[in-house]
Amino acid sequence: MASHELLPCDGDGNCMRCGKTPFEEEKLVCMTCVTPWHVDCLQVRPESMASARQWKCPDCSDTLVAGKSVAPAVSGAAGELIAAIKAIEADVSLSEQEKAKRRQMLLSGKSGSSDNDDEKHDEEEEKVKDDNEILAILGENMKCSFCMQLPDRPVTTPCGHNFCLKCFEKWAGQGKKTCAKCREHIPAKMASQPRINSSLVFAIRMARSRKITSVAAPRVIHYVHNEDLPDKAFTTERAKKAGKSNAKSGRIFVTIPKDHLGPITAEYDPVRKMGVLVGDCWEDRLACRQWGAHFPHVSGIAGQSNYGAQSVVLSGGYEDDEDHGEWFLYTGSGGRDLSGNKRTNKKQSSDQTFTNANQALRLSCKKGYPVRVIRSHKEKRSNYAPEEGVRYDGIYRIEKCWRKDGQQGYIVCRYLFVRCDNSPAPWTSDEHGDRPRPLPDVPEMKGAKDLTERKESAHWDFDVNEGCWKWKKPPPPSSKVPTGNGTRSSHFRKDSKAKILKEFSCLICNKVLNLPITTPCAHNFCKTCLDGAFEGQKFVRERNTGGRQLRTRKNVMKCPSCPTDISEFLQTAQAFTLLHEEGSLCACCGQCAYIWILEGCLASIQMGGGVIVLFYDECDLDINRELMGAIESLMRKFEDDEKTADGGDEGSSGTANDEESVSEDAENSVSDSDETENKPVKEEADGSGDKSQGENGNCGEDAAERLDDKHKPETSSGAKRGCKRKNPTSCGTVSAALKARGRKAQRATVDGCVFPSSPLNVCYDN
DNA sequence: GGGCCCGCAGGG
DNA sequence: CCCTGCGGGCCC
Repeated sequence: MASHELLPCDGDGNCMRCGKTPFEEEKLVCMTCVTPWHVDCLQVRPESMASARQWKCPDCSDTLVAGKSVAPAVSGAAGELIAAIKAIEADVSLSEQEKAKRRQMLLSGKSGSSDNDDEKHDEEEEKVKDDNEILAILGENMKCSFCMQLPDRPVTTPCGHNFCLKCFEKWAGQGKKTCAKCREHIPAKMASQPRINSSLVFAIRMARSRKITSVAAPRVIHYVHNEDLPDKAFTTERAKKAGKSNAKSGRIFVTIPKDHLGPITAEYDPVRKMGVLVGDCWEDRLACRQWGAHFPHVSGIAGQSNYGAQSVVLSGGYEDDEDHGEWFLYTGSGGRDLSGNKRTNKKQSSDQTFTNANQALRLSCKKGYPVRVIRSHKEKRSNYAPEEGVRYDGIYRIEKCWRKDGQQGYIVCRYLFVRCDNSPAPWTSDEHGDRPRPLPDVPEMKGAKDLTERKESAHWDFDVNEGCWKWKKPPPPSSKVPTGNGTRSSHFRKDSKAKILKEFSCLICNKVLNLPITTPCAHNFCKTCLDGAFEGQKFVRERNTGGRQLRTRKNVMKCPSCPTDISEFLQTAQAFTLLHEEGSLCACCGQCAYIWILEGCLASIQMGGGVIVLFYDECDLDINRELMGAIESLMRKFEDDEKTADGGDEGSSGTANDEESVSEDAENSVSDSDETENKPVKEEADGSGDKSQGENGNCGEDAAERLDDKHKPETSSGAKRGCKRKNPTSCGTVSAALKARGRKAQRATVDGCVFPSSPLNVCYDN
């Protein structure tokens, strides 16, 4: 950790450790690699002018003895390093193991002092041996071109070459803009903000675990896709704008109480039965919220001033933040002007105090509570942030907190977070979790105001006997009810239910919309009601007068709620209301080998006709899926609320009235679904998702995918209309969707993450 | 990419 | 009920 802090000046002459631009006389140039270093930031400074001239930087001073006699092939530090490595390779007096060890020491910046420590020596040797074997497994291209070892915190250039983060930073820090291996140009973004290549981390970790114990399951980074799950964020009636900017969060999948401290273990996860794992990724904050990792949608700190803090998000909201992976400095909230209906504001306008969320963090510091940490792609200055979305990085503890003058001139609260999780961090190729580590040297802590540190022993601490982090003292009792799995954070009350149901009622039958259709004049009807209203009517009127055929005349068909002529709309819609009693052909395009029953099939089954509507999943144009999704969500909410109120009894069957017929049937369908659990996923993984053999496929994730088409411009209605009407036999969306399925199937296999099918995803065999 | 907007969610 | 908030979508 200490070596991590020793950094030279970058290409612009700024010290990479303190960020300042030292004057020339404050710089020291390494005689070996010619890298400038900021004298003030060195741990050991030369004692005389003479020694300053002979000075070697921390990276060159340890083990470069062998390299001195070799002429560097490449200029700069990397050149020197490569030369040094070549020298090691050429040294016939060294065994392969010793060579590997020297190479590693060369780059890791570790001092030779560990040579005295036999145990460490052996460990080191063992690791090098392991790594060499892993390199043999993974191939030579995997290794860092600087240190010739498996990259530590690997970063990958666009040209596909891998380096240790530190090696790369050093190279880029000297203004090098080409790949050290192939001289390909390195984009400025990569040079200034290299990000850890998590796939490579995974590959190395997997190879390691496979090598060390062939049975050990590799740690998998799980990407959690909420579109595969039953409920997601949705736009409320109140919100003017669609999309997630003003959306209501979807269902909470875990059962932790809102103030739950520490990891979310499998017992709280009825959906995946895995809990939230280090490396779990989500598309955005709302999805992250659904898994309980961090509940607040906007706020960066989750916590209560008299209880402690549950979680924080690093997303670049405060420029004082400083991320070193295993530890980071976090800034408190507040001190900003949020007038004018703002939710955030980059400009500080007053001092922060230890109140509210900041006090919650301070309390967690004092007690040694575990804090869940989320990193967001929006944190652009951190090497450890994910490229996209948000990621759960595990448990940290706040070791110290204080206040200091922030970069904007106002006082900010500061927190030193240090990682203490039993799983390895997403950026390290280590297989084991954290061990207690010495606190990093944080210069700003000296002379800081209101310095707070833990006086008592920590609640969350390392158990030496068990070799893991755990609650050494019981966590504080929760004051909240468990979330998820029924109970909701929603403020829905019984009295608002009737109002909401009315909003979603069919203007013909006055019941809750079933397969809702929205007319061009914006009136909502059940599909069946609308069909019924115009049953037997023709779209055109034949006119025959005494043998002479006149031009047919269009029939005017008024909307049941207003005078608008909706005949054209109906004509289009009717083309899609063909019912197939059974079979494997799409009712729309007639030839798609792949057929899934759309969400509405749940409702159509209870329509009682024994008829199932079959549509290729892109062809069900006329159903207002947005509306249907919202209704589904609401219904589930009501059901769950009622279940909770009734003590989990299936009370709705006894109390059902006309208004709730849809929800009741939906619930029945839910229980049906359990029987088909996992079947879709299995089939996909088998590769039976090939269009040639698809019969009435089990749709797995696809129903949810259909619900989500709002966010998928490529499945625009234009494309779907093309499929339906103009060119039904060469349904372009088929191949696209099949491709999508293929991708999904692959992804499901690769990630090894299998979700049980959700109510909406259920498919019924005919 | 920056600024603005604004529903949601949670704390107090 | 009011205040706060390390979002996300959209417009410029």
